[in-house]
This record gives sequence, C-alpha cells and structure tokens, in this order.
Amino acid sequence: MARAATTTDVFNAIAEPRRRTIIDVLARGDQAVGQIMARLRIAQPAVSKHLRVLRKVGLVSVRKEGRLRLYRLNARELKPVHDWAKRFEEFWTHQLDRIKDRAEKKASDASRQNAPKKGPT
Amino acid sequence: MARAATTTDVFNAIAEPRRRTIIDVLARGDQAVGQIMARLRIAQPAVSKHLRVLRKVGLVSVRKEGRLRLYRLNARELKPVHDWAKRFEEFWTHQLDRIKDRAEKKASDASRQNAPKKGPT
DNA sequence: TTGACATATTCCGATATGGGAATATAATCT
DNA sequence: AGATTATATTCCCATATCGGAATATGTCAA
Repeated sequence: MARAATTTDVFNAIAEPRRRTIIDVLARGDQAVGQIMARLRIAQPAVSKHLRVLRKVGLVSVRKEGRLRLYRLNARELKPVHDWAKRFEEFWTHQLDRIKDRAEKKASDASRQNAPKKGPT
Repeated sequence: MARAATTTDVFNAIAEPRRRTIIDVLARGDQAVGQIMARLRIAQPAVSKHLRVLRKVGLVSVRKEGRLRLYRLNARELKPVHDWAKRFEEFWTHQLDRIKDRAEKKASDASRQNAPKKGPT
C-alpha cells in the first residue's frame, strides 16, 4: 500500500501547507480562484488542483457566478482535527509536572509487563 | 516537486491514521514497540517505521530499557495543529447564521471586485 | 464568429510513500 | 559461543503526489 490519497480524509488534505493557506483565506469570506491565486502566489492550475482536493473531502464548496467560481469554506469538516488535537491540550496548558509523573507511572507499569527482569522500585 | 515527506512537519506526520493511533496509545503512558504492535495489530517493522517518522518530527522520543525501546509522546508538538484548527472553532460552536451572513457579505464584496458585470442589487 | 478572460483537466516526471519479506543489530539468557 | 527476544533497517513495488506546460471548457463581449 502506498501513502493514502490526499482526498482520503481531512487529515490528509490539510497536510499540504498551501491547502491550509487556502483554507485560511477562505475563512475570511468566499473567494474566486483568481483571488486565491493572487494571495498564494502560485499558478492557477495548482490552485484548481488544491481546491479539487479540498472539495473532495468536503472542506469547500463551489458556486458559479458568471465566469467566476466562488469557493466557500465548510469549516465544520475541520472539527475532527480540532477534536483530536484538543485531547492533548493539557500537555501544554497545564504545568507539566503532573503530566510527566502520570506518564512515568504508566510507563513503569508498561515496562514491568514486558520486561519483568528489570525489577521495579 | 512531489508530495512533501511525511517527516516534513507534524501535519504531514499525523496524516497517517496509524500514526495518530500510536500517538493516542502513547498518550496513556510510555510504551515499548511490542505493546504498540499489539494494540495496532500491525507488523513490527511497520510500527518501527511509523515511530521513526514520529521521532523525526519530534512527536516522540525514545529511551532504552534493556532490550526494549520505550517511546514517549512529546505532545507539545501537536500544539500547532491544535492552534490552527482552533481558529475555526467558532464555525461549529456558534450558531451558524451569523457566520454565514458574514461570509456572504465578504463574498459579494469579492465577486464585485472581479466580476463587476454581474452587478449586485 | 471571433476573441478575451476564468477556471478545470490532462499529461508529464521526479519523488516519497507504506507494507511485506528478509536481514541486521542489540541485549539477554543458557 | 549459540540461541532467543526486541527492535531497526534494507530492499522491493504499486501507487499517488505536486507542479509545470499545454490544452480544454465555459462565459461574456464586440
């Protein structure tokens, strides 16, 4: 198996930094491809390709207006990312000592399970 | 240019679901490769390879204990992910109407810039 | 129709992937 | 030393990537 497609899920889609930038740009309001192109300073086909990926994972939607394609962010698709990352928030917001202690305790439990030779205490 | 390496940054590293699972497992305390292997139900070389990626981006560190390699999560490296995703939190926590309105307003500004022909109102 | 503009798609190539299989390294035991 | 256990590395390959260049599609204007 090779690397999962970028269109597999949101996590894969946002791995590419330019796609995150596009998301940032769209967060300020719907934009046409040309505008995104201008902000990102990358060629038009590249922008279209990135937008396609974002569309496939549901992060953006398109609407036609004249010859323009206005893209809209569907930020709710980012919730899984936020939810997942949020579970680790305590690791940098709380003072670290308690976390470290807890981790060390569990760690010694773990090593005891697999390496009983290296006696505890 | 091809796709960025998985070791380029945290966003690329966590795109792979098994690596996120490893992170989840390590969040409960340090673990040896064998334990991770058991939880993920994937072969040992695969685990080692994933751990290598996580190490390269600083998400985990290793410590030797006998023949074991105990891996520890360095969750603080996930802060950028959380910070980035958090900026969109309002999009799903607040009631959507205001957000939508704001987006639509900006959108019409945008389209007016590039497509004055399709004059609004 | 012809032309200009906005965007999408196709083709190309260099590159990295992730898993499996085999092998290497390291630590420990007998 | 030899055997066993734990983990890492190497080799292989099918696959998808991202950007660039070229081209296709679609919309509006003269």
